[in-house]
Amino acid sequence: MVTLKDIADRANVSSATVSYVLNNSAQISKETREKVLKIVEELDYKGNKIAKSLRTNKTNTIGVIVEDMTVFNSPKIIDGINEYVEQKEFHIILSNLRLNKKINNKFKEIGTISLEIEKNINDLLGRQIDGIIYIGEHPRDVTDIVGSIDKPVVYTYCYTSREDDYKVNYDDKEAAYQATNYLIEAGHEEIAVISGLIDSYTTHLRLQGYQQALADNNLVFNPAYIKTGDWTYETGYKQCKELLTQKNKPTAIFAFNDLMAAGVIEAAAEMGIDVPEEISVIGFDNREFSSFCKPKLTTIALPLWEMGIKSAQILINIINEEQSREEVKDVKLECNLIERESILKIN
Amino acid sequence: MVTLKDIADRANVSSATVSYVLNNSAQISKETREKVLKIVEELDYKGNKIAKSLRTNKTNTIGVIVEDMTVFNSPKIIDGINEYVEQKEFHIILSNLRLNKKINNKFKEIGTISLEIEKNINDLLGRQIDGIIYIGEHPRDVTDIVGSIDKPVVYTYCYTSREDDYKVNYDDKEAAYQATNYLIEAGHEEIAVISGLIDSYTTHLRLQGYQQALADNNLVFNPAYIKTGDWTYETGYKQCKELLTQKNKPTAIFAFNDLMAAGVIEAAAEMGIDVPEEISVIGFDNREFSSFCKPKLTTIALPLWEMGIKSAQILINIINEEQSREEVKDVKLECNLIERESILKIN
DNA sequence: CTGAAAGCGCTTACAG
DNA sequence: CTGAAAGCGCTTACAG
Repeated sequence: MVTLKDIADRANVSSATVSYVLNNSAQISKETREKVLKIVEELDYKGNKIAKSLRTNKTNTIGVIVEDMTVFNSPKIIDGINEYVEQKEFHIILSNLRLNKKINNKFKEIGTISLEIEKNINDLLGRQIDGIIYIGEHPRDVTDIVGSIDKPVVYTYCYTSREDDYKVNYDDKEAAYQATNYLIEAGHEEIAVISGLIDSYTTHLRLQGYQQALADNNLVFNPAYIKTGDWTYETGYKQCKELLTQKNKPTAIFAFNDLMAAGVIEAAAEMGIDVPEEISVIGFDNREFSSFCKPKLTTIALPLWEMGIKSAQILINIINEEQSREEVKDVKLECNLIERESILKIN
Repeated sequence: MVTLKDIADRANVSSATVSYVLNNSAQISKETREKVLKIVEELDYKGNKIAKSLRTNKTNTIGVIVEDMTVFNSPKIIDGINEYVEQKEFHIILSNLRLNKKINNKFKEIGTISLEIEKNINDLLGRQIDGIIYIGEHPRDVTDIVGSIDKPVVYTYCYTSREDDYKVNYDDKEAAYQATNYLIEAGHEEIAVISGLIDSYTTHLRLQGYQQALADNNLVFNPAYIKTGDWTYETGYKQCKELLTQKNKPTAIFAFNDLMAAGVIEAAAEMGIDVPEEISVIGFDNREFSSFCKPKLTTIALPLWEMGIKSAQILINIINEEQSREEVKDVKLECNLIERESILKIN
């Protein structure tokens, strides 16, 4: 391995000088500069970031903790982080908690692996990362999962109850408003909802958006149209059957995720009810499969990639102490409605 | 930040001693050991891996270069890598080339970004990673993309022409054999293929598997049943229409990926031809959407996660110079046929 | 414009 | 069983 000293010896200068030219950190005569650079080239000097980090106490590396890599949102968020981080010459150390395999959505059991998580974070800290981005598996409260550490952390696709924490998410309420409003504009007035789990913050926010849209359009809120799902295909299927057999049938169903929307489509098909001719459906998430449903599902796309970008931007700003240090600690990015084939325009 | 020296001072021992107890690298009296450990605990000492790495010339970190994070195969492979690496106390630095965005599958243009890739690898090397896993975007030749470096690298989901390189992939020929054979056992004799691009190695291998299965079952190979696709939904759709309008209609179609299989299903539906009653179809990849197709697509699942595990295992064995150093340099893992609803058993 | 020297936080032969 | 000391490859005040 070729070192600074090797370059210095060959160039008959001190290693300080070599360091200066490599970092542009002092006035160096054009002559020596060129001599040094030439030898750097010749010897294919790559430098040792480890040594540099030890000295400067900065690694230009951030830790990315992802609750589960195999969940649909994770890759796109990470891709966004990568994009931003690369242009800032940062690297990421990826730590994948694999919660799905370990506790399979039983978040009450998260205690059982909290030691593992703590070890994980300590490992990262031991590697002297400059900061952390924590990517949740779904938008839930992760307060205290990362203990209090002396490095900046930004949370994305999840939230904490500490106001001081940086969080970047999408705007759930606004998105649900948008979805509902789209249905209304298409002429629907009997709009049912198959929500997520009732104790979920997401469900709560989306219900708010839904009701707000109804209110803003002078439509009455009918509790009989609200069915509770648990985010799975099966509850979408089941609740759709309920909805389509009750006396006041809705003309449209807003399923709070694509999985449940797929269940809705299946249930309708089985009942011989045509989507979208007889019942319209809109999903949420814009999962890949949504465009393979039959009919192709109209849905809400999440700004995953943008969340990655934004998280990285905030974190690196803090690390580099740039003046544009983000003031808003709770960023909410906008979702996008993707028009496909599952909604009938009746006006 | 609390250092070794801090511990040493508090415990009235040398930092050597602290290091010895922390690493179990010398005989230390039970007494001092316990004293040291207690103070480590008290001060919540985390250690500095950077300093350790500089000294030991080993980072316990591998670089994972992924051609594109957002491609379906990547997350699962990475998840597998994580799984293995974690238990060996290694970390990964993730480098995402984002080829999709940069050259959008025009691999002939890879030259335009080869400098970027080189910079990427040099960055990784500068960070003193102990080895590299290179994850291709699809199984293609990546010889010379990573230049010759003095760290071990294992290639997965891609291959090189150097015999000496470590590669781990799935067994394409065997998988195609399995798919074809499954169709034959279901009673099909007129089995068409919609292949991938004809200059692809993958296509080549799968065609071999297909022909082998035919031969082993004394079925004649009919070139009229071989249609060339380009891996997209559109060619699946188009070639299916061809196949179902030509005079000798097949009873089954083997599409070389799920995307094309989805196109097949769509084309058949449009022509009023029932899947699987009138035409059976099998895909390849087991993409998430394949179970949302109508009918649910029978397909071949790739051992992605296992490829990640295996790659990590080989690499770390090399790094740790374990005696079980992998002898086979070209690992091929088995695929799995996933039975769903798109194939009719006619016997 | 350039160099000598200290030091970042560890590990490890060596000596006792 | 334990410590003094060197050294990993850099950067950076300081001096000249």
